[in-house]
Amino acid sequence: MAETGEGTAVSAADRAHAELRELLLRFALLPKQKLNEVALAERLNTSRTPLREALNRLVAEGLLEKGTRGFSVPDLRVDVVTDLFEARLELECAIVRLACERATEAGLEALAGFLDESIAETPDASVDRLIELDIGFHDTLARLAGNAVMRGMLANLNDRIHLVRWIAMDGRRAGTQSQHRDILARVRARDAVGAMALMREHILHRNDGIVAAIRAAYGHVHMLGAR
Amino acid sequence: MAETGEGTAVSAADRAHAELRELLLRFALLPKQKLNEVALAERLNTSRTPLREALNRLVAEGLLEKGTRGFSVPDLRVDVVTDLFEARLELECAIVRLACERATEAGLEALAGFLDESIAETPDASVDRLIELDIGFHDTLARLAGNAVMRGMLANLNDRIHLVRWIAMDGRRAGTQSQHRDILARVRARDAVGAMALMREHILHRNDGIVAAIRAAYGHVHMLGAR
DNA sequence: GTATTCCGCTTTGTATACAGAAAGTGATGC
DNA sequence: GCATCACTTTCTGTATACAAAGCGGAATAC
Repeated sequence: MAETGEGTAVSAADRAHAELRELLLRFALLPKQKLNEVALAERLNTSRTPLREALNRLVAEGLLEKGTRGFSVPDLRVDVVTDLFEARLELECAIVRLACERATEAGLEALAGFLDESIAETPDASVDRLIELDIGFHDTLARLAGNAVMRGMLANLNDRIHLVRWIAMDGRRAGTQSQHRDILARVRARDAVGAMALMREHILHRNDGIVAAIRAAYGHVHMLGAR
Repeated sequence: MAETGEGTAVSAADRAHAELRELLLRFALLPKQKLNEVALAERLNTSRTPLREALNRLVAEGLLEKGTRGFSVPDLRVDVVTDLFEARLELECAIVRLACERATEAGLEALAGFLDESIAETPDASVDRLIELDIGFHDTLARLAGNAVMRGMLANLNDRIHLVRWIAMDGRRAGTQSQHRDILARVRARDAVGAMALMREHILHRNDGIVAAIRAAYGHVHMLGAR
């Protein structure tokens, strides 16, 4: 068991899990790629046992798949991605509605501050940073909605759509933060119906051209693969 | 790798996962119980390695928790259970709305048949069977809604609330199937608003007295523990 | 009698070994 | 040149070994 600086022990399996997740979110592991445990264990500087424990967790989280033998990165299938985005839409609408009911004024004030910073940062931000800011806004809304389970479900969906979202965000820098601002205004007004409509528009706007985004994602990962 | 009769290999880890899940759903593993891997491996007739792989999956699925050392069954905490039921409510409402849009006539016809059988069976059914029928109805709706991701999310929530649901169902045999009938009628009429309102009523009806159900669940598991 | 310490045993996280399955490679036949 | 086969190597699922951490009981001190 490795020790962190704060005296909290982090197991090798936990570390492998976190590092694998990073590899997935950075597209260092590509769709349909079959994972080689020996190489991966070496890469992550651990033995196969904690690595396999981490791989099993990621399978349960939907980030990896398990065949009869071995683990692999899921293919980018249109039907699955479509389902993921739709699930996200439904969950986000529920979350924003609950946030209208439950968010504290202090919480909304802090979110407005975050939004100001996001807007200031957007013109020069990398795509990774844009996504971070996007997720930050939505995750804060989820926290303000006061349902930890739903917040966790949203986080999982975010991981699973990360690549497609990255591509879509790259192609479309404009508008996200102003849409966030509009949504926040509705939440502050405790206008659930309005907030949900804007959230739906915001996410459907993103959903447009999922097939195109997936095709672009394939182009992107093939480019990565050629690296 | 064990062979099933149909030539599909089932790994020891897969088997352990399924058996552990069964133990959890049957309350053979109790809230807050610390798991002993050696005893459990012996009980499941496997070695610790595939057992730990299964345990890790169950942690990722929210059915178990992992401390700095070892695995345990989550405590029945009111806030978590409340969140789980609320998440289920939101998800089920989204599902029933999508089912209104997407369900085929044949699919709805089959569900009506299932409902007839469920109603016929209810007076003499065990609680386990009642829950199976309840879950069967909702899962079929989820299938008819045509979003596999959301169906999977619902299945996971169902696992996580199983014990509390069991208690609540035991205390309240009446009304479920007639409520299912009403919901199905709204879906057949493609009345999303009506269907969602009934679904909300159906689940909130269940949610009433979650604290009481959790207390009763504790009584139940203490009785089990004394076995 | 109670609190503390020590020691032996057990448990857990991880590394390594092993066996079977799968993949790769080279030789042979057509 | 291509297909097939046999052999070798590699990979994967699992069992086992090992070291560290934790627990429980006995001994000791007050």
